[in-house]
Amino acid sequence: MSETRDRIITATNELFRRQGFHATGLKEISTASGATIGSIYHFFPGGKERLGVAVIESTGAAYRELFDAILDESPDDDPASGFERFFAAAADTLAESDYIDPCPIGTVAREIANTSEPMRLAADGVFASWVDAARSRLTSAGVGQEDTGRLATVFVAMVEGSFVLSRTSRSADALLAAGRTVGDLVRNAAAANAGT
Amino acid sequence: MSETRDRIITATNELFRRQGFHATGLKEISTASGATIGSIYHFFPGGKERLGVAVIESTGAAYRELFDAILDESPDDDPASGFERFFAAAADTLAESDYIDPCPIGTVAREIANTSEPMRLAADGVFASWVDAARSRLTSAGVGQEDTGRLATVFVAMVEGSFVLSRTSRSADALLAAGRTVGDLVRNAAAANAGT
DNA sequence: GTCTATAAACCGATAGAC
DNA sequence: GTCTATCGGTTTATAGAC
Repeated sequence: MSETRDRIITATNELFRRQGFHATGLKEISTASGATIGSIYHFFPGGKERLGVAVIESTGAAYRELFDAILDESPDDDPASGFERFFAAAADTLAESDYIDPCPIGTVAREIANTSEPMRLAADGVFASWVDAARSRLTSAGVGQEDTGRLATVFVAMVEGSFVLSRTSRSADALLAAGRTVGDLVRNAAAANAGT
Repeated sequence: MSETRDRIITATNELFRRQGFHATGLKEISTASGATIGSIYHFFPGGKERLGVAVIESTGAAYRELFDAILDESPDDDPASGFERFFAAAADTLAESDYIDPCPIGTVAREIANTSEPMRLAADGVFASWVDAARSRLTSAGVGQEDTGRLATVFVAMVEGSFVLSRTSRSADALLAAGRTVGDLVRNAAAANAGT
């Protein structure tokens, strides 16, 4: 689409990752993206809130693709290791980026869940799509239908939760602990179902 | 201690829960607490950052006490159910409060992890103390020493992660899924160790 | 589509009277 | 310990030229 629009979204994404929604000003976005305030309002007539929705949706889609890409690399007989590698990849990204949040959605969601219904709905849609992506992988992995919904939700909660801990402690420990636990959970659920 | 100081901390805590750190102005805190801006700076000479540290520490201690209180109600032969009830209690609080964040620390931590070292360290200390509290309960529950650290970290990550999901979706589902999973994890780890 | 100027409100912080 | 006035800078948003 528009190059300027893309630059605005990319710059805003990075600023949200580092400092969240309310600490990021339009002036700052203008400088970082090389687009003027006028251009921002041209592409996002609803202002900062509308821009926030666009950032949430774009980042949400990108992460869903990344998840699928990582899971695709797993051998068919061991999809649980794909879940584990997702956490390991996040841990690498985090350390390489000076512990900037790998993903702005959780931060922004907590900032605006009670104050902006459009952004809250956008974040809710993204989380639901991630749960969905995880659920189909769990089904392929042989996990019983009665467990896929819960485990998929737990997976997304673990991603968000261990991001907070690892970022705050500036250590990959929480992400790796979460990865190992989720891997075990998936393996055990698949084995339990196979044994039935 | 000082009544005014307490009122400032309580009011700030509630505002942070609803909208986070950067969206909350000192003027708003002044109005909500009934203390003037001058009084805020009298008690917190470091300004908003210092007040943020105090809120994080005070809330962190309160939640640790709540965790211990809930776990104390568990029968000795089933401490895993205490972990599960902690999530159920959080789910009740969330629904009763119109899905305001039960705890401001995760939100604030993500907002300031890269921009305020004093607040980041305060949040890190709180998370570490929660992991510690969980670890001693896991040890009492008979979980092997090689698993207590990882499971305690996973517990705190699950609390933070399912808060985000439940708040964003305005539904208790994620918290309850997390609670059941953590309960199972604790039970299985204790059983595995007993069988060794 | 881009850019500048500007409005009106608010920000955190400080000084100093009481 | 409380309160008010104020500083300099920022905020989101808009109007209108180009």
